[in-house]
Amino acid sequence: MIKKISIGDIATALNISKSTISFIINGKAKEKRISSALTEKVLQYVDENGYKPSRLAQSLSTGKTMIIGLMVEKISDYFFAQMAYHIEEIAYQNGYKIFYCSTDNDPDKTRELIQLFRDRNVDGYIITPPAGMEKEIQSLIDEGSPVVLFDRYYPDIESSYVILDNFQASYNASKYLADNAFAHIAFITLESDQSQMEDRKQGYAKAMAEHGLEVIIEKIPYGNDPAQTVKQLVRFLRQNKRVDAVYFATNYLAFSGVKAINQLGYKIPGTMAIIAFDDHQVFDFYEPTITAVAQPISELARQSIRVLLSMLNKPLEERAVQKVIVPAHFIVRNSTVRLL
Amino acid sequence: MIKKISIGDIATALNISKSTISFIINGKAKEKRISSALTEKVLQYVDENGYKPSRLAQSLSTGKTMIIGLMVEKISDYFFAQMAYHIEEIAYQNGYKIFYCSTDNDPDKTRELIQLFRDRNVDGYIITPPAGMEKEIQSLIDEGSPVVLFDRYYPDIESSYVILDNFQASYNASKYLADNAFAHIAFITLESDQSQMEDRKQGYAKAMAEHGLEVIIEKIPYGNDPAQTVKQLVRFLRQNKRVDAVYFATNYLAFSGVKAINQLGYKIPGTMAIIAFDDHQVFDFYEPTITAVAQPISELARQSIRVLLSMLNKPLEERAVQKVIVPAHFIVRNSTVRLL
DNA sequence: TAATTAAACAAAACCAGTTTAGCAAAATGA
DNA sequence: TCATTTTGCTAAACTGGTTTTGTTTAATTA
Repeated sequence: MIKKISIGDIATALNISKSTISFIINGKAKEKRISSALTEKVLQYVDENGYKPSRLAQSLSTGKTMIIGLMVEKISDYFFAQMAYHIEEIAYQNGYKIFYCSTDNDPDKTRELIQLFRDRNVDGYIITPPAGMEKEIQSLIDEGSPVVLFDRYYPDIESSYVILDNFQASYNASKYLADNAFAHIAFITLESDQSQMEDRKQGYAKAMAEHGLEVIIEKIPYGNDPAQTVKQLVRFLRQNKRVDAVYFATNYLAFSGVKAINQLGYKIPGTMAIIAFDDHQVFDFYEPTITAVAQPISELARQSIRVLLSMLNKPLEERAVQKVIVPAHFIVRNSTVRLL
Repeated sequence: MIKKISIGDIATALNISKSTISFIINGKAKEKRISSALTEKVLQYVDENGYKPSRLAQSLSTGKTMIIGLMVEKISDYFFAQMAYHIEEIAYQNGYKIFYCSTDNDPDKTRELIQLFRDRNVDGYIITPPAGMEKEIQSLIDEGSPVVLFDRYYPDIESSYVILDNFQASYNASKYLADNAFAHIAFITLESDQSQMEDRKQGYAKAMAEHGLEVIIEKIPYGNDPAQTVKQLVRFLRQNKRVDAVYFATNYLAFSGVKAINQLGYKIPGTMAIIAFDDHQVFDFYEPTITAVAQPISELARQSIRVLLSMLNKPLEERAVQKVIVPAHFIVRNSTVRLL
């Protein structure tokens, strides 16, 4: 059980003051006119004894923890996990550590987590906010904490955010189906009032309107058990026999959808074309491969952390609200092939 | 920008000493003989002004951060993400926060991360260790830090750990294939000297030996690109035409394997039976559904955090090394059906 | 009634740093 | 040669808590 050595220990050992050591360690030796002889001596001692300043004490006195709080919807979700992964990497390069956690889209849990981050004195926040957190987010901003919303945003709050161009991406995907002569295109989405889900719906609706096609929307309760979802979709497809293409608003809805379609004995492609919003590894190896709207994850991550870092590096007054909208990729695979 | 109120501010406001306030807040009012009148007054003030002690200051003076460092191989991996999720939940219930990160199985990165956790003064560690970290882990233990290894362990180190019974689970899966009259059972694994991979190989080998079957092992380089893996497996299966069952040592190897098998035009089941070690959501919805060895994730998580908490709650001398081995579940699905 | 004990709180040390203000000695300038 | 500036460093205050030790007053006890 080796006790860690403190700045005070060094001061005693070398018979100099703590402040001198602090200056030297923080590279302010010249600025503070410490002789190079003493500077050398201290640095050597530090090196030999493996001294590392206590981050706790540093944080307490500087008020900075060099920690960024990252709140995603669900860290076990591929999309969010990848986001976290990329954000973390860039954060590290800038000396920041990431504290991350899942909101599960639960307002109460989110409130607790925000409080927790606040308690832990994180320097900044990147948040995928559940619906209805406007007040909490606003109060974070009011406190002077740098906040970047991500994946979704609140139209009524003047905050920085980084989101996908959900509307355009969804419009493109829907239009693709319509252009390929699918005539009854259903949109399967969640019962959710999150901004990104609303945008996806609007994109779909616009494409349908432009092509004079019927709007067919089925909503799945949020947080539904996959088996339940399959049942609901089987029922839906039975009652809507004319549907020849299904566009799913999330990738896991597509998973359940594929299962439902298989259960009904429909063929993809052939009887039914499908598109999923938000690409997934599996879409590329499943038979048939599944056409998807892909979110450029690393780009979204890069933008999010870039915006946050730019806020962290500026004093409160100079911080500008930054709103970033990133375009999606549309990946055409076999599930939307028109069989003649 | 509301400035946070400190214990000193309260002391000044109520004209009493900091220590009195500290005692009251920490529920030691009676023990420290603070009058109930004053106790009331302080608690009310605290409540009205929303005072929360600074965790930083608390940590600095108590030496405890109430943070657990959780290092997994890859947080975007379903298995680890779920583990993290469950561990986090129980940790929270016990007042602990989780700091988590991915090692990517990279020894250098892991070293850095351990250093980082150390710097951040985490109270305890749950680690999925890459091969060759014995020295670092040992030095953590020597420092008196509670450490629980998880998913794999070092035979040469006296540390607590929680692992799956890889040997038995792998033996059972292999035996299942042999019992069902598959005659040429290949084992696809990673070039890795991690304990869990070795155990899986041994389990397979034992079952083959007992049934007098040939041991056919193909090793994929660790961290291989999926496309590369598919190529290698196609080559392997071409050269081993008699193989009628493939047992994959990880779920992502199975993904590539399925793709390779499809490319060769083999049918699952029929031409080829497959089993994957480590279940995956997709195995249940893929056609055919895929037989798998399932790790009881929540049980593994529960055990890991339980062991760590029991160490955290005991003084150094009373801490016992705990070694937990959890049995796996074998989930039979369609990929191992014998077609007559 | 004096000595002892208990009650109720305060003071101060401590955790491990950062930062501001300041001081003595040496160097420079008039 | 004396005032001024520069050099090189230190002391002390501060961050916001916890914990040990001290002190005063009131209540018991002998």
